[in-house]
Amino acid sequence: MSVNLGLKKGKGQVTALDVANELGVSISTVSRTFTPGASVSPKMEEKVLAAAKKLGYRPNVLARSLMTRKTGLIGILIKDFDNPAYLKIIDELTLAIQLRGLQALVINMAHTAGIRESVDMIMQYQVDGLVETSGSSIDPKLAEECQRVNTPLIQFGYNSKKTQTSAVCCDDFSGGMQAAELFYKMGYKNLAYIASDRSDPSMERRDGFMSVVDQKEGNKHVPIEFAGDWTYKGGVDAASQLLTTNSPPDAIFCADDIIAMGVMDAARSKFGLRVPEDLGVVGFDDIHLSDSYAYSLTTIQQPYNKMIEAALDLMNRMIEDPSRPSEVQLFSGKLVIRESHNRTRT
Amino acid sequence: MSVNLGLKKGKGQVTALDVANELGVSISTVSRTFTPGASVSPKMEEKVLAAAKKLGYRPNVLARSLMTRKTGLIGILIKDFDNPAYLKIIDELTLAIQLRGLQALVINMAHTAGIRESVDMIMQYQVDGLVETSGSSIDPKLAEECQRVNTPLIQFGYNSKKTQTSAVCCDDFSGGMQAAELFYKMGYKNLAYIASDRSDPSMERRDGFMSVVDQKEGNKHVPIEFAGDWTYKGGVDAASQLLTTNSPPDAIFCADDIIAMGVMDAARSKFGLRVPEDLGVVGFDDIHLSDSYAYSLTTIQQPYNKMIEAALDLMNRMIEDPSRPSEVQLFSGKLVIRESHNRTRT
DNA sequence: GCCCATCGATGAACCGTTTCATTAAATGAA
DNA sequence: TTCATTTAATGAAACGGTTCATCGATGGGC
Repeated sequence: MSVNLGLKKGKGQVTALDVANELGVSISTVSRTFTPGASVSPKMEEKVLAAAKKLGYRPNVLARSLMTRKTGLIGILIKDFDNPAYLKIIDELTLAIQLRGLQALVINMAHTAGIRESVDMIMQYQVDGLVETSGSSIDPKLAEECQRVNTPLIQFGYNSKKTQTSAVCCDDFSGGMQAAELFYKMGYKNLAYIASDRSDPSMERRDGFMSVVDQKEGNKHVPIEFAGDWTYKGGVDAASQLLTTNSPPDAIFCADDIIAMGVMDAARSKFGLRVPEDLGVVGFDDIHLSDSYAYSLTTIQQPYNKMIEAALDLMNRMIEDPSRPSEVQLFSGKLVIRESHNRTRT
Repeated sequence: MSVNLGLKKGKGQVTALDVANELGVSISTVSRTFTPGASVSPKMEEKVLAAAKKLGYRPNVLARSLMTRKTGLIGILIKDFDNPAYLKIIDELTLAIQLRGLQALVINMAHTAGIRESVDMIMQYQVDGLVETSGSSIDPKLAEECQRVNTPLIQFGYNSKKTQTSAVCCDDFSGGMQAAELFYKMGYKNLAYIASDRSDPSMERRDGFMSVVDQKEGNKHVPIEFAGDWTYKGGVDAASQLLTTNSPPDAIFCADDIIAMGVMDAARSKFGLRVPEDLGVVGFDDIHLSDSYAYSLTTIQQPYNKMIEAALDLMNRMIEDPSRPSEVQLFSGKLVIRESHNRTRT
């Protein structure tokens, strides 16, 4: 009676063959209609499109990938879901990937099972490329495997000098410099730094910060404390250490915003200090709530949109030419002025 | 000279044929070795595994999916990346998916292009199932399409009474009740609610809240304000409204934590109120920073781990039996006691 | 020594596409 | 009209697997 409108035949789905039969043409003709730049007459194209729509046909990307050797899948590796900074990254990254007609396979590296299994899983899905955002150093096994099977790998927001992998990241050094310069400009005298761990971004930010201190005050001692990780609690603990010494700092630059929030809260709640009057604080990343009344945190914002575009452009080039040498791109962060740095606010 | 250790042949990769040739057996034998439950002798299995390892062979999941009609891909739809609550959901959801041997395709629905294109894209990747976490009502086009192509669709954390789709979510009504009961217990007198929008969870939380108020005080008027969305700023604005009326509330239940934070900050910064002494606040979700010194927010925590397991179990059953009727599962939230509700703290 | 049952490996068909060498048709020029 | 040339559609062979009917070998029971 009525046409079988897209109902699955058997367990299957509507296939190019169904469309071809509907019109009495060959499968190839249908295929070419959905292949940009292939040779097909306008009227035929129209007919195929109409039939496809009528039957509810959609090309099977996975079957296509067998021939084209492109899946359109980009793997995103994330380890540290604790840090709110990653929400923005995932958001913008997935969106940018989709706008390029690709899809994001998000891989949670917190997986307690070994890295080996994770790598296997990822590779089985034939991703066209991998973006590592974990914030920690790339696993050598993974890098090696990518090399072996010719899968582009880009490190996002983190440039390890130890590995050869391509990277797109924020200029941590200059970020650190900006923080120190701002503190001096606002009249703070005793600067300190709270690192997260010994990871490259954390150390790079310190180095930039120190370079300005050295330039202004020779090699004055600057206390450095380690939060241990990129967490609020780490910030609370590190600040507690720093503020109980006999010459506590009056300005603290933090490896990132979430640590900075811990620092501010510790200073206020445990030491009765006012921010920014008694203690200046500058963070890094500009996460959610950095602009809240509670924190109003002056911070260094990473230009994620630019970085993501650059990363995907680079990824494209690497996919086209797998033998391309690795490459590192740096983007400078933007100082976002709020109140936590401003002891002279009116 | 040396064995071709996993180097790609041509542009290709190591394939089952390579392994078969290496051992002089058939492709089927290799295939069966990687198919759990297939009939293969122990010595042969060992030999194949060894050869596979030596050559660096990994089955191509995508090619496999052509025959098995299972891709192992679970699509996760997210619209509202602004809300930090989603970080936890993505984290636990992707992890749980991986632990079941599947992979998560994250689809950002903020895509400005129409829903039509998004649906097309998703379906082209032949996902085994879809989890919608967007927090807003499911698009009818999507639901319809899932129905048509027999793809299980589960709504996570949101139960719309308007659609037929399966859902796994928090018992919003009882959550609202818990908040009201707590306020009464702590001696607050003038309760209010700040909704986000008119979405089901927001309204359901209100209804639960009101049911307790009605029970305790007959039909006393309870002011309700709308934040407009699930944001900090929405909370600030709504609280500002609520607190400038001539009989301002002394306790506010908020549709979620991020709104609650806006409320607390507005109360403190713009009205000079102390929380919890002058104003009690209870939120919903238990996001990052809810346990910070700055907020110490009493809130209702959704049992995400249980909910996620339930959702994936349900998904499994739906995949096995696509004709299964839709189903809704409710999990009650857990009150997390901190300080924002406690005017009598010592 | 013979027959039957069992188990493991094989070969071919198939999954839904693309690609490319052919073929067929249409166009244009002479 | 004829022939050369362009254009469009076709058919078959991939792509990397799974599945299943079939076949051969092995071993046990008598």
